[in-house]
Amino acid sequence: MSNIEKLINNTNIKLTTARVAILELFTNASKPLSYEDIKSKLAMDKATFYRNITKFEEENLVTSFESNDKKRYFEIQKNPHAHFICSACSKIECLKQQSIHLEGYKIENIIIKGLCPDCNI
Amino acid sequence: MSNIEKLINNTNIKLTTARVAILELFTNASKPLSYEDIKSKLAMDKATFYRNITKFEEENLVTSFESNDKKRYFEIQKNPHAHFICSACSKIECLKQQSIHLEGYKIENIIIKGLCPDCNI
DNA sequence: CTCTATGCAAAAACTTTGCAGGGAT
DNA sequence: ATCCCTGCAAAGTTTTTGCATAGAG
Repeated sequence: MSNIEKLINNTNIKLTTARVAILELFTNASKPLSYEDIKSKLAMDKATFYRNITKFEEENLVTSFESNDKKRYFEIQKNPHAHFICSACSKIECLKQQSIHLEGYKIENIIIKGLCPDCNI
Repeated sequence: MSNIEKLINNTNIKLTTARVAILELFTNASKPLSYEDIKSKLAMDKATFYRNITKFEEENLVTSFESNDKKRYFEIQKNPHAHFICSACSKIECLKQQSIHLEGYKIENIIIKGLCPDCNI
């Protein structure tokens, strides 16, 4: 059984080919992916994609955030790190985890908006 | 001339009653507001609101971010600070500016997602 | 066999655009 | 007088839901 299959079997949701396919894409991606990124690579209905994403988030396998291009971006919940979104070019970069501690809170994701070096001129 | 009127006159956009009304609401608000928050208080068409928001962001009077309730939230660009969005209850809190420095970047906004103390049980 | 997942189509929610009329300088 | 702004209606985009069929355990 592959690592991804184990990941799913450790949850309360069923192991299906659609779910394995989504998690494989996320595992191999170097950055967060939107549904638009996914649909070119996976012949899967959007309803299936979004319903599975909801399940993944409930099971804490995946995190997401909204970018300023109005899309949600998803990624595997491992090696938590911060994200930079450029408000000029909408590029998304992964940053090393910024050490933020908030007493009593559980931090799942950090999104920093601003101008990337290319646009900050 | 009020402070808000001066603010607008320092930009390249015209001083209109709609624009003053929006900025007054943001000035008096203790937290970021969505269009839904605005429309109950302002008899203004959504097209006007969104077109003005676009201008405000171009003029750096206003910043925005997307929450996990699928709405954009807006606020006056002053006293920059971070925001916490609870992924369980969607509550938005303003936090004191977290000291993040990224060489070469311009940081405009920081959004931290996770569980607030009420939901982190 | 039973319960959950999937695909299709339609709906929902938020935001943007076209166009004609109104307001600011 | 000119150019920008506004409201209304319609369209656009992303995400969600209903329902019948297919698939997993």
